[in-house]
Amino acid sequence: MTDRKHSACCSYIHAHTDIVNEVRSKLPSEEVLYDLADLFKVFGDTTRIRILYVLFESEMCVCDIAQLLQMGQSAISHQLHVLKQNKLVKSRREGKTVFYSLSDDHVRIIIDRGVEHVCE
Amino acid sequence: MTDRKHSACCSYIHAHTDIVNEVRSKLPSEEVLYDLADLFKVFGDTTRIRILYVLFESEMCVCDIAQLLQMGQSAISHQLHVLKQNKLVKSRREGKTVFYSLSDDHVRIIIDRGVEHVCE
DNA sequence: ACTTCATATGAACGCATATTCATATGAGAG
DNA sequence: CTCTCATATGAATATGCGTTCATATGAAGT
Repeated sequence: MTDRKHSACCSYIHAHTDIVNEVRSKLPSEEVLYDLADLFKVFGDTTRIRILYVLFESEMCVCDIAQLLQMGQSAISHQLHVLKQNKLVKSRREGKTVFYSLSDDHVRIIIDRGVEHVCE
Repeated sequence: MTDRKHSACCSYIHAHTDIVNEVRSKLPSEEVLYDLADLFKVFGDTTRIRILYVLFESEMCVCDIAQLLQMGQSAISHQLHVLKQNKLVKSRREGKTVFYSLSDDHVRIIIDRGVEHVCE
C-alpha cells in the first residue's frame, strides 16, 4: 500500500480499499458529470437567474426582458440562447417578435432548492 | 408609451405596465440574487461535483479525495475551501489529517434535481 | 423590392476562475 | 527543538465566459 504514484499525496489510504472502489463505481459517468456541471453553470449567473425569475411570472419577448432588467438586447439574446440550449426555456414566434417561456417545472424546483440553502 | 430611452430596444412594451411592475416587485433582492448565482456556480464545476459525490459515500481526507479523483492535493484543497465557504462541506481535524464531509442534505437534494433534468 | 423593426450572431475585450508550482502552517513523533 | 507528513495558501498561468459593438437574418408593411 506504499507503492504510490502521487508524490504530493499522503503515503497511505485512510479509507479501506473496498470503500474506495465502491465510491469509484458510484461516480456518475464523465458525460453525466459534464452535463450536470454545465446545467448548474447556467444557473450560476445573475443575469440568467433574473431572466428565469422574470419568466416565472409570464412569457415575454426579448426586448421586454431587456428593458425590465435594464440590459442590452444582445446580452439578453445571447443568454436566452444559452438557456434554450440547456432546455430551460422555449420560444414561440409571433410575427417579428419571439416570446420566451419556461420549458418545464424543473427550473423552478432547482432554483427554489437553491434559495432554501442560501436563506438557511 | 413611445418615449423610450433604450434605442436598441423595441418601440413598445408587449406586457402591460402593471405586469412589468409586478414582475419587478417579485424579483429577489440583489443580495439573494448574487448569493444564489454564487451557490450554483459552486455546482458548476466537475471537480467540485465529483468531490461532493465522493462525500455522498463517506467522509474523507484531502489526500484520499485527491487520489480517488486522480488530481493534485493543492487543487482539491482549493476546491474544498470553496465548498466550505459556501457551507456545503464541513471539516473535522484528527491529528495531521482533516476529514471533510457534507454539511447538510441540501447538497444532495440540489444535485439530484439537476440529475433529474439532465437525464430528462 | 425597399424599409423598418425585433431578434440573432460573430468577433473582441475584459474579467473571473481552475489548476499548478512553490512555499507556509500546523500537528505529532523522536 | 527538529523532522516529517498532511493540509493550506499565495502567485502565476491559462482557459472560459459575459457583455458590447457591429452586423446579419427574417418578418411585416408600403
